[in-house]
Amino acid sequence: MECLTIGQVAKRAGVGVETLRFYEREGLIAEPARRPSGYRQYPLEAVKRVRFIRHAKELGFTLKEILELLDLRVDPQSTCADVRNRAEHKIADIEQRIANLKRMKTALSRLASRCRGQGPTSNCPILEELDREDEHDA
Amino acid sequence: MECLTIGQVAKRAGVGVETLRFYEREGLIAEPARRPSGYRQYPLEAVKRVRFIRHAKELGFTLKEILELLDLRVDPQSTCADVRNRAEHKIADIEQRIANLKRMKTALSRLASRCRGQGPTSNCPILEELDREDEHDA
DNA sequence: CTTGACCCTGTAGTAATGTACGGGGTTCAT
DNA sequence: ATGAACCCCGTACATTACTACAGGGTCAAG
Repeated sequence: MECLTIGQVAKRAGVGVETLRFYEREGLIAEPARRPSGYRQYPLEAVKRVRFIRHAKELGFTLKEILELLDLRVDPQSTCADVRNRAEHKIADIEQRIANLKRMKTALSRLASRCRGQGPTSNCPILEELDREDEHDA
Repeated sequence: MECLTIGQVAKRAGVGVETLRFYEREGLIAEPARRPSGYRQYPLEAVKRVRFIRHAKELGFTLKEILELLDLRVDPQSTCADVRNRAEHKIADIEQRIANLKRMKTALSRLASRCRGQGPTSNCPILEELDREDEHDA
């Protein structure tokens, strides 16, 4: 069977060599076999696993969550519904973050629209607003 | 003139004492005068400054950016337009982050909708998709 | 056989924002 | 004058996800 060096896996999976060693330490990928020299020998599937990790990261999962997803896959007790659950939680999480950013954006746009962009900073409505006392605060 | 201890400033500004010392180290707030005992003595304005920082943080500015805003305020060369510029950049930045999250959410929703939530993980379409080879990748 | 590209380990550093801890002094009210 | 509550400093830790050494073996081509 063909084996890959860490550099080959890294290249095919689109990550750095150091990242692979890091993932190994974190338990995201299994410790591979070694050659007598100590060089890591990866099976071809290793590339798939790293790509899985990359894809999941692109979807917003943290490495910790990805580890859980990977564990679900090998646990015979777990079901497809478990996976969908994770996905739905993550969607809710993302929605929260979007809502939060939208609030910021709205507040900031409101401030920016009040500033005509002229004169010194001393009477800039944006800075003034940031200075304002809080009325509705904990 | 009235002076405040670090704890009083912290309470009024709604942050922790450690946070104030951290902000001082980071140059966000000036080193205050000291009593003979070494206790920090803050003027009342210190509370305003910390609130400014808090508000700006809530709007999505990083501490580094907030430091720049605070510096703009004291620089007589800088104008209101400079401030508005920062605000607009930050708005664009937030929009980017929102767009990114939306992409994730869409992709994830698409995956979740294809999973009927039944059966073992072994043929879960979500996991399968994450395993897929990339066709349109660098 | 040499040379350059690659691999090894272990440790430390990065960015951002704090939070916690240990081992002390100080203040103020009683 | 004593005890609780507060303050000091310096350092280390937490989180996330790597990235960068230093100091050394190994592999493959010419």
